[in-house]
Amino acid sequence: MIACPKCSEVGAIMKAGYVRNKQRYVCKDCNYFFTLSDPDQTAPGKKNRRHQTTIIDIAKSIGVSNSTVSRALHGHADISPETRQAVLEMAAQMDYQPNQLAYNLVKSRTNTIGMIVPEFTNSFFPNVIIGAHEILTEAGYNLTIMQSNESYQVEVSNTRTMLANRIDGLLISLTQETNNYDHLQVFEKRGIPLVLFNRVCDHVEAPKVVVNDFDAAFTAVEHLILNGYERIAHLGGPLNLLVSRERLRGYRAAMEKYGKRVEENMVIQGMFSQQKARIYGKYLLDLENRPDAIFAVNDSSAIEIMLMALEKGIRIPDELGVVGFSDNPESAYIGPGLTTIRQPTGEIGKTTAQWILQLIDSEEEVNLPKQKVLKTELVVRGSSRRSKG
Amino acid sequence: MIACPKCSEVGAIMKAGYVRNKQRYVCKDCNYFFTLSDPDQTAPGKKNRRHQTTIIDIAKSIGVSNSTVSRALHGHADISPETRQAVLEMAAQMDYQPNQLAYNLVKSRTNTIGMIVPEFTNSFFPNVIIGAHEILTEAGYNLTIMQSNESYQVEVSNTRTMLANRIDGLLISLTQETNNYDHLQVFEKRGIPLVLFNRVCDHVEAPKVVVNDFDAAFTAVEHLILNGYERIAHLGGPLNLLVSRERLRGYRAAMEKYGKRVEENMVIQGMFSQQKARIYGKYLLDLENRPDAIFAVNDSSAIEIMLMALEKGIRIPDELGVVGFSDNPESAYIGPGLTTIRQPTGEIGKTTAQWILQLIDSEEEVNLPKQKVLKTELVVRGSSRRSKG
DNA sequence: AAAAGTATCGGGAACGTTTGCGGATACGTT
DNA sequence: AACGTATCCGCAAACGTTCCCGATACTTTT
Repeated sequence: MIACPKCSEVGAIMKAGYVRNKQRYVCKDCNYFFTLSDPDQTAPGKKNRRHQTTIIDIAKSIGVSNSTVSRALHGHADISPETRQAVLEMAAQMDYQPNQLAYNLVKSRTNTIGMIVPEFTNSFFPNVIIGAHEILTEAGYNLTIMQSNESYQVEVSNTRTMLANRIDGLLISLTQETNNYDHLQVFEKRGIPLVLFNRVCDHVEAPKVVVNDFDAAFTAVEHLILNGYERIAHLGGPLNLLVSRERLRGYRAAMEKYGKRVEENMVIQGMFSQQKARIYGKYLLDLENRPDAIFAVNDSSAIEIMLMALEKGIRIPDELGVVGFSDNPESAYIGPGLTTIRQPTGEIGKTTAQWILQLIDSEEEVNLPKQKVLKTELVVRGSSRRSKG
Repeated sequence: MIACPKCSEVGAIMKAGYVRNKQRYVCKDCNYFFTLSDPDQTAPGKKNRRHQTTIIDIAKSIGVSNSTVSRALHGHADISPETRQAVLEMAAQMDYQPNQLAYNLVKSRTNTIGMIVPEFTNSFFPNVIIGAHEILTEAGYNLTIMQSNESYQVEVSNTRTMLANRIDGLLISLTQETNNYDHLQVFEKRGIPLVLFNRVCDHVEAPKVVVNDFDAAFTAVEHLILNGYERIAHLGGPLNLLVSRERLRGYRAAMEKYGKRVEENMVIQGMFSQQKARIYGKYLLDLENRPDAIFAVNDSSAIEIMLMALEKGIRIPDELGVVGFSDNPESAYIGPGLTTIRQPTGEIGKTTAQWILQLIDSEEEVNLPKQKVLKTELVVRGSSRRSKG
């Protein structure tokens, strides 16, 4: 027979439906509803899960309160040297590791900066990461890196995750697909600092770290012109990205300055991908009146074109001049070396990181969103150095 | 006059010192000590800090309990369609973002995998990251990446941070300095899954993902021998790393098989750094009886040596054969292409990630620590293809 | 109509910290 | 005695979730 847990009555117990597939009873005497707990649940396994020592464990061990332990561990005042010593010793002995999750929850901060980059394959972003990483670790921050893989969808999903994980700030370089910026506006609304770098956009009120793309492109094209190239093609990036537009502007400005006609069928704006580079490269080289030089938006595209030209027996730099952008490691080694624009990758990372730290420290101060422009450098190698004439 | 907050007595109140610069009183009647709370503290500024909408806010807005909201948001049963709908709508309207920190705390899991790599500069680790990233995101996990910068101290610090942040599993490739493994044992003790890759070690009971370094080295050296090289030097990595030892073994085995004498002054074990490579390279090339081929532990060292040789006017591959390891991007493009060992970097990442997911799912099952060995491939290029004779 | 079953919801503990505020004691000074 | 000061420590409320137990109202069966 079943006894009522409340009035201990035995006779007046009746079934009263099910709850979560367990029989439910009611005692008609005291009108108390109840279910029977599984006896196999009361097995000796007290705490099945591996227990991590907590502040409370330490407190119990040496007979103080957990506030005291917390304060002792953090070197607060109001704790006697003896108590502090005892706490520290016990913590070491019990192999205490603080639970950052609990800390984060109560402090509403994570000491973590998020970083979203579109890709890892080129050397550019890894180098930016190294720079940012150095500054952030120095300041006691962690860096969580995600890659959007050049996909807008993934980028949005990444920002959501970052948001849910309550990062203290976000560093982001946009994908080539990104046209909508709602997912970034959220950070403004939430008051979470945000810094864009390299692949930036307008329409979002946040600091931006970029390089002087216009000048760089201008210099590159000017360099080609001064080396006697006339009909210079441009293989650019997607136009929704500011970098692409700036580089295009630089290209046009240089052409105009030196009175070169821009042949619009030799200006192509494409996606950043090896496959696309190959397609556009083939198109350019197969033109019946093909260009005598190409300024490409990045080194991998430039190299792709160089290889195709060499295959076709087109001599570089004599018959075709090539300039890339970014100075990838392989660019120095390919024969003839690829002339390119070196970007201060480490500096970009450092600057971005420093800026977000400032924003975090400046406690809601209304920092006018500004833009930092870092300087690039033209690295002249064989691919564009034509013996004059 | 001041009244006792406890007995409301007015006459028996006396001053009783200060606490935190505030006047303290005692009621002689009930012996109750107290201070007066500042009236200016009750200012209208309710919540100064920016408030993120929580589950509780939603609950209040539509008049249900937070348990209901939680269940509705997670698509649990026991919630009527109408309520669920109302909750979802209100959540969207209030722009609710779940607080992952609170979730993590209560669930004791973070859905985050940590990854510690020694460096970013070579293309190897970025590619491994790409592979691991793909698997992990697919499985709904985040990836937090840290770099130890080839420093043991930083590596230890990184593991501590990972531990404090309660990652669900760790993927790690050791630094070249790492000789002590206590910081990894902690993960075993805590029951946190751990997988080592590439730079692995013995002395730690965890799965390891490596490549067939011995075979690869053997094949590389054999290839040199078959191309007519006789006196082959080896520029290896630090011997505390298993990779270095395996590659050295492979080198020796190949030399022995073909009856070539290993000249011990031409076997150098150094650190992974460009500077060291330059020093050792100079040493090797300046030997009065210099080697006619070099098998290097990685491509950057190999390339460094190639450049030095070219400067000295040593012809490659005729006077000096060179084989590297890893197939960096630049290796395909340098002078005569660099013969090297291609590692399945993406596969390494994927395998490592898959394994840690298995460990997490397998709930404390005693998986015997095993080792997975992935296959490499010899990529023959110009630096070792000598016209026989 | 009583008994049994179903569907839907709420209360509240737990997760491990931090921290504001008050309590207790000890000792010195009027 | 009465009061002042300093030092050290504890209580308990957050932080935002999840989830175990129920509780309530209604429908269906006996």
